[in-house]
Amino acid sequence: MTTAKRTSPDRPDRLVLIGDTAIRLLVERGMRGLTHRAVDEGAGLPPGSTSYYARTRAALLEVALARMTVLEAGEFAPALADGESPPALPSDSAGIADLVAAIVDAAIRDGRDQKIARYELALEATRRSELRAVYDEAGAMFRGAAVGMLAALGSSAPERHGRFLVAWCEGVMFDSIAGSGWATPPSRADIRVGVTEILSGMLAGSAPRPPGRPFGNAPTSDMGDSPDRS
Amino acid sequence: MTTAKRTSPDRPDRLVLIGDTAIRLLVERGMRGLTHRAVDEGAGLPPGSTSYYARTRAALLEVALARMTVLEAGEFAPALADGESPPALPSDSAGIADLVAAIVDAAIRDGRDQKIARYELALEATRRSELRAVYDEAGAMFRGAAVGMLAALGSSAPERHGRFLVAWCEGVMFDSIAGSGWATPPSRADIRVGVTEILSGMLAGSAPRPPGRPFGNAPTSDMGDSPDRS
DNA sequence: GTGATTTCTCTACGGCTGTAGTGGATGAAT
DNA sequence: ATTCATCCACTACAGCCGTAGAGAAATCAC
Repeated sequence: MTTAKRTSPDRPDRLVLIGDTAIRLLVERGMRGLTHRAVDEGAGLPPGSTSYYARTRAALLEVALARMTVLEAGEFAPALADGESPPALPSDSAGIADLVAAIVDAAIRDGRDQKIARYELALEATRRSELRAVYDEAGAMFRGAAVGMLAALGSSAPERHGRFLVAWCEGVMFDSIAGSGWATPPSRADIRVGVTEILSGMLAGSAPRPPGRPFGNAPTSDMGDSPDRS
Repeated sequence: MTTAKRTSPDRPDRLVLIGDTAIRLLVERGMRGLTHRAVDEGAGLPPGSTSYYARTRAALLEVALARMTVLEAGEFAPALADGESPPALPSDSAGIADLVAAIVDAAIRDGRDQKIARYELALEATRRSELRAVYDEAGAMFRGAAVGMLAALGSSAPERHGRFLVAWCEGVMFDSIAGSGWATPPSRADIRVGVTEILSGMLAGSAPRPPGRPFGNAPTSDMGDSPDRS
């Protein structure tokens, strides 16, 4: 409006602004509402800007997904350690339950918009292989952390257990955000109990706590046997 | 094309055809690909037909969702009983694990398209309250069955347990269909083990098998304490 | 200063979208 | 047989879409 200051002295990387606005539009209006012109308007940029920075629609989606990957990585860290070094994953059941409950609870309560945008892009990645690659990369990080924690707990099948624990979290989040459970999201305490129950079911029958073994991957190759779908 | 036969002697309810085509388009091209004209073309209907049966876009989405609810109800029954009366839910852990594994495995293997369309509509229901109502109704049925089974197993908190079991299933399905686990979906055997582990974790500490108690809801009111979000 | 080069703004265009209205064919009622 | 009501095929229209390109502005090299 008004004077349209040129040369933008404070320039927080136009692409970041475009990515943030694209994510917001994805949440508020869905895939049909994410258009070049809508991003221009929503971000207060001169008309045509988005069309310049992301010439095609596929490029625009990639900008949005890249931005979201950065955002998610940034909010994963603080939930993990309140001020310590990043790789401090807990290695006891109670600590893991606390961590997982904190992450899921935060996602349901404060991260609703982010999750909706993520689901929207996951669905789109079903049809666009360029997006699929970026999406899978982010997911692998998350799952890797879970597998590591399960292995530290002495799981007999950390790959499967880690994957299913993450799947449970995703299911709870989806149900509470976009599914039929949106009206009555579980409390953080409920989530914690749920995690504890899952872990106890997974670890029943294995050594409850292999004493002097802070970390490490079990050598058994569980899961990942079906290389591709028919 | 050709002669455009009028009066349609075989008329399998135009709305069914439109609904099926809408679902297919949702899967193949996403929300942006679902348009009145695309349905006409995809269903082989004369141009303008979809626009007549579903005057607005919202109406078109409702037709699609209604059709999908019917389809899901129809495929839920056969997985439940191969030829018996419908209300025969299993009431022992092994039977439940078999049933749940069968449903999830079928959804991942053969029901991929249906699930993608469902996710697409779930996201849209985030923004359209008319869809939300229909969507929630279908979800409540599913969850009710799970709660009933958990209660029959002697769960101390069937509401929470049923909900979390369904959430786990949804998570596994989403991950294997639209998430980062699409390339290596779990085998049916893996799923079965996962269900068994979850159930054992949930039932640990309660009477392992209350002998003569075929069914019934626990009187304790678990979950559902948070009436609405902020 | 002056010219070259990059960075961005603005506009144009063909195509597709949602939606409403018009008029013809169909079948029922009289 | 004629009239009427219903159902449906078709067309029109205004608006928005993705994308490309022309040209202004800013930056930089000298």
